[in-house]
Amino acid sequence: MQNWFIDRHPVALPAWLEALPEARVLARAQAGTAVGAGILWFRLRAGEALATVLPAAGPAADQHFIVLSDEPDEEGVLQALAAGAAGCCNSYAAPEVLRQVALVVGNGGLWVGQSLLRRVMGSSARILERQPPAARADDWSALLSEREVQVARLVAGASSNKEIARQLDISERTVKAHLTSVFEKLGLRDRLQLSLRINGLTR
Amino acid sequence: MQNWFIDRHPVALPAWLEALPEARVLARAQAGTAVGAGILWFRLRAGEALATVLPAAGPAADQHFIVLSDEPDEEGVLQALAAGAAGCCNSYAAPEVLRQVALVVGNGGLWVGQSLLRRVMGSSARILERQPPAARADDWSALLSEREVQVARLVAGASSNKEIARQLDISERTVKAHLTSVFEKLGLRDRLQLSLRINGLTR
DNA sequence: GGCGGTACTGTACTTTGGTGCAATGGTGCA
DNA sequence: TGCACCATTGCACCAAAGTACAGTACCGCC
Repeated sequence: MQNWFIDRHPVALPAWLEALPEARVLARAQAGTAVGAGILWFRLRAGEALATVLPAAGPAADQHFIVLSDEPDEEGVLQALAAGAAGCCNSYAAPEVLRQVALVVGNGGLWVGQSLLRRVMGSSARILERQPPAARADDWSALLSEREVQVARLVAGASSNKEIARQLDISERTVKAHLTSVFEKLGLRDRLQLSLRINGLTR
Repeated sequence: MQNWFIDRHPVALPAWLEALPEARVLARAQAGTAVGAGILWFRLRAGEALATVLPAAGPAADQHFIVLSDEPDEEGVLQALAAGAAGCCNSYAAPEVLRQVALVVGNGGLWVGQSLLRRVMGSSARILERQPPAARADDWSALLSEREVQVARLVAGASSNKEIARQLDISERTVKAHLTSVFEKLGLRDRLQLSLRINGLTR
């Protein structure tokens, strides 16, 4: 996994290269064109706005963003994550920490650091409370048996009957039986309608 | 890193053990005493309160918590993280996903899954709404011809090939031809995966 | 003029999805 | 002890989805 450090000038802090010697270092001006797949570490210096250091396009499918903040705070972390970053950590973090961040993010995880986590979650929870209760419309699952719900969920994720049978360790015929029952109970025609219903795209 | 699956009864879903054959499986009653260092996967069944499955004490220094939720939703994820969990993923996730989650969490990261992340962030910050819709939402259509896009959109709405043929006034065979081309261009297997992609539920 | 992409269609075929009928066994309830 | 519901499975069957191979036709481009 290639790492790219992107700062105002193409200069890396010593700890960065100690952590990831193979990384390349770019100036922001080059970042639009010269960067390929991998992990992109954007340094956010004190007082800078996030929008000025992140590219407008957002990450490509084969890229992850990490924000290296000189002054990390909870609001900045939320903004970074909202802008598509997979993590946010201190610019002056130790090399071992940076390596760990790279490992986690490279595998699709999030990294916000332990000390920031509590504060971030605290403010997220507060924001959530002000939002409408989200109306968990789970009336579909209420109509189904436990096993039917399991099968339905797997269908909603685009699994085939054969895959579902293997996952639940039952025969394909039984999967079909459950599905027939699900269709009948919910008044649906096939697995695609079921998927839309479960994923909340139809009433 | 030892993994422990903790459910109402000491029974694991097949995918769990396929992902982590070395894991041990415990009932909740045993979880207080029998669990050592490593990653603790707590299954949260539909309708259960988080507090009933997580131990009151919280994780020890050498432990990480993961919540395996039968019905993952944004509020539950936030609650789980606030309660000390390092991640929250679907109980029915594929083995490869579970392995990745274990890797990330074992290295101190967070895991909430990509689709959940979007929703959580959507609740946490409005910033997201200004950003992605054009970027990611339309990249699938960019790869397709005009006719293929028409067919794909109808498929995403759960129309059958016959219905699509009637709507577009072409033969069912032509619908299939377009779809075969769409699957090939987007690297998808069938119409259900296509529907999820178009409806923005998969990357 | 050839080449590649698109649109369209046919025949034939395999695979997957879904139903009907039948059966076994378990659970919970009146 | 029945009855209803659930989970499971087999066999047979039909329909829908999807693929392989082939063919016609239009368009823009070098």
